[in-house]
Amino acid sequence: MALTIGELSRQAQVKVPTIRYYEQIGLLSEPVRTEGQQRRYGPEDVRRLNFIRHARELGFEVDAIRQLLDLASAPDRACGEVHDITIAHLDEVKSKIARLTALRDELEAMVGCDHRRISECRIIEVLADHGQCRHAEH
Amino acid sequence: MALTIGELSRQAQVKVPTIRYYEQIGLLSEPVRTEGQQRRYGPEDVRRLNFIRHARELGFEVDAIRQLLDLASAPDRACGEVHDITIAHLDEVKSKIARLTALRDELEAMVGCDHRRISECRIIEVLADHGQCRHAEH
DNA sequence: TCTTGAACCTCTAGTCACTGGAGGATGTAG
DNA sequence: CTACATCCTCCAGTGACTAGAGGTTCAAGA
Ligand SMILES: [Zn+2]
Ligand SMILES: [Zn+2]
Ligand SMILES: [Zn+2]
Ligand SMILES: [Zn+2]
Repeated sequence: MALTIGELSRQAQVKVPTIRYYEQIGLLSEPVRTEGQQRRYGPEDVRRLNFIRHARELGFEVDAIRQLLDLASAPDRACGEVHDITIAHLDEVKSKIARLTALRDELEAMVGCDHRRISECRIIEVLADHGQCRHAEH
Repeated sequence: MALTIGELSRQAQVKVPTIRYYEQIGLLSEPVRTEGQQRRYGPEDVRRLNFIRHARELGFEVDAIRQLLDLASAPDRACGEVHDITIAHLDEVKSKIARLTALRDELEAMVGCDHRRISECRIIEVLADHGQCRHAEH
């Protein structure tokens, strides 16, 4: 019933070196080993790694995931802290979107240059002088 | 008239170790030195470093900046390559925005949980099971 | 039982763009 | 001439992996 690291890798869609890395940073606990020191995993490890992978896909940092995993193992507690972590992450995502949107507008204004020589190129001009930017800050 | 690295740092708004790092990776050329091996800079270095800082603020990677600087020093060439680099970067920015927007929607749906115990928390549930996500891919 | 070979092991280093610190030398103002 | 801010080099750390070298283990087929 025990899975090798390769089987765990396929089931949880996480690369083998990444699994070993997660163990090293304490996100996964040390699994049992065969006599020849090979790792063997059980169904609980599959669940935990799936959780980690999904949280990473949703952009949570490893540190936040560590906290979420700790909280998830205390089913009777209130979920306030889980929400705090998620809302903090959501705020981060929102401000990244805001910054990138401003950036996109700036870049779109720049590519409005109508293809002359570099000495007249609007892109080079703007890069050399932030005063020509729409937004005061980036 | 020559500037110390600290004065250059203040004028171009780039930290001292970062200037030395840019020199190390060949983004800035090696400046003249005093007898005691301290760096001294001129106005051209200020302009170049300002260009670099601004391009970094606009999200260009160091490699792209290297190419832009090379191109900027050939004023009579057509600016097509400058546009290619900028448009590639703009496309990157756009797809980052798209990914983050999808992420934001997903997270906002998750925080819709009305604060119960962790065993019933929607956030934990979704993290444990991607099948509960709005979008098939992240 | 033996052999093959895929998959496993550890350890190290590389990615990107910096940032910080230790420990010592230099330059300038009073 | 002395104080001391600033400079120098070198090394290590950040986040989250990823890749490679060089060697070992395991399971299946002959
Ligand atoms: Zn142009
Ligand atoms: Zn600008
Ligand atoms: Zn909840
Ligand atoms: Zn999902």
